[in-house]
Amino acid sequence: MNDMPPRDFIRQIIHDDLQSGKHATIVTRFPPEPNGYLHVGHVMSICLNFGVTEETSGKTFLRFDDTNPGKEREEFVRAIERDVHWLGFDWEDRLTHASDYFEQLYASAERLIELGVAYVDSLTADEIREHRGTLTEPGRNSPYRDRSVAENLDLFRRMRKGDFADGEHVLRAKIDMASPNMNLRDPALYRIRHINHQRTGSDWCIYPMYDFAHTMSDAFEGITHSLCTLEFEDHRPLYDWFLDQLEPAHRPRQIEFSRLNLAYTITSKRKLNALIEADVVTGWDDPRMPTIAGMRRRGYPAAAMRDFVKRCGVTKKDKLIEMGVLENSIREELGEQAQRRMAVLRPLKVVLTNYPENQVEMMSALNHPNRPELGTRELPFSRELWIEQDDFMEEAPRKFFRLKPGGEVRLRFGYIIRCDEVVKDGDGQIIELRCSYDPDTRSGSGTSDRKVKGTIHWVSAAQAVPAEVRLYDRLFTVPDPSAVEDFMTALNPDSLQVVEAKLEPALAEQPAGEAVQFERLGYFSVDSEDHSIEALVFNRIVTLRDSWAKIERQAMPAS
RNA sequence: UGGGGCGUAGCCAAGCGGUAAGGCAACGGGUUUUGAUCCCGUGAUGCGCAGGUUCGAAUCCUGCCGCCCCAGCCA
Repeated sequence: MNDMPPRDFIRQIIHDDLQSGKHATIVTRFPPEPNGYLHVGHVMSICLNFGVTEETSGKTFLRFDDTNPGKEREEFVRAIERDVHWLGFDWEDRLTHASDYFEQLYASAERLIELGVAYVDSLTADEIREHRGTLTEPGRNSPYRDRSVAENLDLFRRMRKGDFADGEHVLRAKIDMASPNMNLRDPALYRIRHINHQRTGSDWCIYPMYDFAHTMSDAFEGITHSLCTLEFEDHRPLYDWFLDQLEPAHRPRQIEFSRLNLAYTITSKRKLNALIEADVVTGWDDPRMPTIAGMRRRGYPAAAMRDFVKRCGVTKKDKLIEMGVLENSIREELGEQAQRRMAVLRPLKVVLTNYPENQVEMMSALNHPNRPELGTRELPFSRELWIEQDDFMEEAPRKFFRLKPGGEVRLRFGYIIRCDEVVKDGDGQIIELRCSYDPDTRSGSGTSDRKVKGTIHWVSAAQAVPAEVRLYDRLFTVPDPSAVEDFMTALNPDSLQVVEAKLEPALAEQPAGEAVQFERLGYFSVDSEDHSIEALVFNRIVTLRDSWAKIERQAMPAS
């Protein structure tokens, strides 16, 4: 199989179970409820469940936990399927729904009644809550707890037939109202809901609760290891109780791990939805959203997401991962894969006074500095160019080795130029730089070995292609927005900046879904929704590491 | 003040009685026509705290402290 030592405690358990012969093949499942979009936290679960079977030639089910009609929608199941596929995993023919098992689940429930360990309770929801007790006080038995098997069976069958209204009765497990574990104080198994289900229509008016449906679905599918997050840890005794009572052919084992929390983000579906409702973002796939759909639209590579969760590890400790880890995974992947192009985000006009008017030279530019096999492209060079406003400083510090009055800088893949004159408008704003170029310094010509400290990017003005470029930043200003009273107050007002950029011509044909590096700026990709040949729209995936920004920050500790 | 978990560097994380891996970040230095990439180097006499067992403890025992989860007919 594989000789690599297990990476985490779950793989350790699986390895041991394979070694001991307890299981010949591993079977896991990823069981989302289709009531929202998948987010970073789910990426961890998906990679774990599918990863573990990929490594051991096992099988993984994609099972929709659709036991609560009304909250679940078809839109979400399609989005979830797309997200799991995009991440690079395949469930083949193992796409299931908890609703596929409604009939078997019902039969199991009757069995529980026959065994005398389940009963129909006729208390109201409020009364049940009152009877449950508190964390420190035991609960009290329901007056309906000792109904006979026959009466329970009759009532339950009539519940199914639709003889009762919502909330009139509920099927409960008969365990222990005094258990210190609240989950064992006669948990509800079935509730009446006269509502159509997205898949079973009006076939049912009673629906199973999570604990029951999930445990038995695992058993029906022959799941060997049921991996879930920490908050279900004290549901495990209940999970095992169902298995003990019903003794299914397969006995799955539930193992819990801690969820992955990303700093400066929230993953609560309720809060994510609130952001959409408040128009803070444009939807579930807004590039600032921590949803898989949002990250995909932003341009994050699936390979980077997988690498990211791998670096985070699988443990039982609560974690809040720094953004830097995610960004590192993205940069590492894109640094290797993305071709390089030039684009100017905040243009400043440069006129080369000694360059012939109307002349256009084609400069050869490497598509990837470390991968010559990716070839070159031609860049038009002319008398009027755009450079980045940030690459010029009228009063520059010693360490600033870009363009300054009287200073020289290399234009990447072009010539070395010198700034001779700064042109300003009536308000003192710099509107143009008049420079001269050194004809002996053409890139690659070898006619000059002159060196200058700085190299900046540029785009020839006449051939420049205009584009809208969306610059994203973190959505929140605090590391753990979920800990803030009103998370809306922690929003970053500058999470999106839109600029009108000037691109080199080749960028007009940038294929969708393929990230590109704008040299010296970062990684970008075409927006899957708003981009068109007529109106180019790019999203910034992530900036490049910027040690100059760090130097500036240290120089002026304020702001 | 019931029950269940978790505490190793700023953030993650190995470690499974034999003397603290690795990654990210940070900080120094080198290469560089991207202040990118790449390459070198730097961090715990210390593993939540206090005792104990042992020749030897992050690993075993006891006690304490801190943080997270649980009182849906949600998942």
